[in-house]
Amino acid sequence: MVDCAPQSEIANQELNSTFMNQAILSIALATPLRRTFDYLPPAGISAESATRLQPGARITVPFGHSERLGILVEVKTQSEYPANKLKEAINILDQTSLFSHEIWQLCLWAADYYHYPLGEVLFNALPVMLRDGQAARAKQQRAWRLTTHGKGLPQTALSRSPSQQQLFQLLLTQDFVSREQLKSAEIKPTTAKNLVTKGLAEEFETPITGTSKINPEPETSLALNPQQQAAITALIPALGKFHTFLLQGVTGSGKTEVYLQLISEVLAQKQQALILVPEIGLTPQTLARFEQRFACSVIALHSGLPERQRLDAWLAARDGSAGIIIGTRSALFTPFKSLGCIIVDEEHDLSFKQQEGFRYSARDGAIKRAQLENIPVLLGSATPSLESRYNGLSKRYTVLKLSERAGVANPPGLNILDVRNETLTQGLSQQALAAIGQTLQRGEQALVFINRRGYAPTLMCHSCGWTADCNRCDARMTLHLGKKCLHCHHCDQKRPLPPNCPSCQSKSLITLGQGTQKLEASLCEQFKHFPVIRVDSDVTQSKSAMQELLRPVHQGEACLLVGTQLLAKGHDFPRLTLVVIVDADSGLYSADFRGTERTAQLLLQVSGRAGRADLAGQVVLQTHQPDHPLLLALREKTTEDWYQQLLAERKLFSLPPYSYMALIRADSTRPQQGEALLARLRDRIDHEARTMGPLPAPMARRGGRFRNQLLVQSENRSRLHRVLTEAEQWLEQDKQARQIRWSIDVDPQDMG
DNA sequence: AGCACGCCGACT
DNA sequence: GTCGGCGTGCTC
Repeated sequence: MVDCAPQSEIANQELNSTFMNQAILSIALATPLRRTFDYLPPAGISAESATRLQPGARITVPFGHSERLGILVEVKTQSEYPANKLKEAINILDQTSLFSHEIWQLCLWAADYYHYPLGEVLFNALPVMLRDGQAARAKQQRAWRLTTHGKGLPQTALSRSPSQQQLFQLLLTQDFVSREQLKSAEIKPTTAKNLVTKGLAEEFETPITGTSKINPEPETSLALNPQQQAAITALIPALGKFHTFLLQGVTGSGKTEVYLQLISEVLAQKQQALILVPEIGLTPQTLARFEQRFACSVIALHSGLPERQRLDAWLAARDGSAGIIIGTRSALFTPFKSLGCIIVDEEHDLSFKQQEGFRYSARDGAIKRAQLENIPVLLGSATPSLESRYNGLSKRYTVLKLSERAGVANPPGLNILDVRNETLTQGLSQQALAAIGQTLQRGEQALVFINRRGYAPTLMCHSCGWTADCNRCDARMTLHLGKKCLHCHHCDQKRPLPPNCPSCQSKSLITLGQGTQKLEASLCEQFKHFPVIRVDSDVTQSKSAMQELLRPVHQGEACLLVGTQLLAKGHDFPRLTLVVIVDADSGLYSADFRGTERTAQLLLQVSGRAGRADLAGQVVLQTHQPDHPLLLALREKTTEDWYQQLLAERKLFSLPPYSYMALIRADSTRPQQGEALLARLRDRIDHEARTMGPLPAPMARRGGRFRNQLLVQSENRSRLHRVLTEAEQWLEQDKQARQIRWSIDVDPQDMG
């Protein structure tokens, strides 16, 4: 090395000179192309000042035939791309990065781990308004202030125009007058304009100051039971360093109180808290509970929020004025001035995994973010995922258990009804109907849970056996009586109800099975004197509809709820004492290896709705499989053992969490195209990792497209990762693949 | 993904 | 004779 010193000096000088003369901007764009694009600095920006541009700033660039918004990833001195083909960037939108160091790292990790284009990931992390090129600042309002000339005027000036003088006086007492203030002082805008014309005042834009309501009288903490106290004792010392905790607490055991007291400590240390909740778990009650407790700004982030408010929340978290952010999946990417802890409530919930496009898990992302921020993360659930249980067993996570139900002495009693050979009335047995009747007579509430919306899942011809099938999916169309149509729940296609059989013209069309609508109709009939409230996504479409609908339930009057899993989460119904599960069978056998785990979670969550406060609850579960191991475990209260058994099975078959999986999906309008592509891909990679397929997806045709998938599996995560990188590169360059829609799903949760 | 270019059917 | 169908190819 010593001998070469002179040469390397020359090389260094050359490098330096190029460094001084050239700056290449490496820019990520929201495109499926998995690479960044190189640009020259915009005209008028020297190479030297370009080197001071911050990665994470937005820059507009010419791309193809149009202008696009990109994010600066790196300032380089050299480009792989031919220098004469490089274009100049257009406009630099941000002087500073829109990403904190930690979120930038989180995005890099996610793009890598989920094999998704970096540009798409970065744009995904931003509020839509910033993706659209708007300024990262609070909403501006028009206002007026005095010019120096105006300030020099004596107080008594303008006496000839009373209105102008009124405004002038006002401007002398405060820095500026906003349009709103002008209105409330009943001064006409023309008056302000006249002052401007006279050169006394000027118009300008100023941010609307945050008016987020802060609770002046926060409630005090509740007393903790010994288990809650033990959880808090473990959590508080962990603040300020990375660690994952799993809070496993049965419904009603007071998980929320643990969250609240942890957050209280975080706020006391002048830090902020992030709470992630499932998509439909964020109820106004949950939010209210946080607002009542803390004297800081609590901001909710959910899908129904206007974009302006999302940006405001983003800004408030970033500048530290928001103490607590409660949000769904995408809130993971909210920047914080000083984040103290992350809580993931109902961590097992499927909605934390995005099922489209950028298929990330917000729960796993939260753990990664906590590691990057060097703070603790708390996963909470009554029914933790097997992955989290496994991490608890292997001591990667610290498990905190809450097994006592606060207030209520007894958990709900479970009555497993063997309905084989029973006469069912619209799917309900005599015993179930009797239990509902008794509950209502006592002035209490009952919930009938059925996992099918609509009137009936099948329309059939009694004469020839024709069924109403969707012509774009491998599925039956569901009959909706209200809208008088057939509706496919998989591709959203709607068709009018045929007056007679399209095949044999017979008039005897009959319905098979039942959905929420049919059940609602039949229950209305049988329990005439009580309100029957149906809750499914058909009636919840309008935003506030759910709250409006549930009002009688919260008021505590005797009523009957009929609904889908929409009702399983988040709600607290104090006078609900009976839960009837119409059909537990469909979930007991499933093509997906996670089927029984999911069913167990659902059954436990739904059952958890029964009996809170001072009323004992009861669960009636109808089944044709009374001896199924899961149902036996639920009855014998040995679900923990059953989970252990499930884990043992996963180990035996080398399934997650004992191995790592990815699903490569391909769908096309022609039947064999996707399959052929995946077969070629398999032949390239199957010597490096175990593959299965290509197989048709559980619903092979959906929305007129043929869906195929290739399962890639390995006990070694980095090997799986390497194989996926190879697959990704191959798919990107392959000519056939460009005509086919393909995607990579790392850690798939739903094999459909 | 967009977006343009490019070569074959039913219309003013 | 055109308007427009979506196949193919490219984007620093």
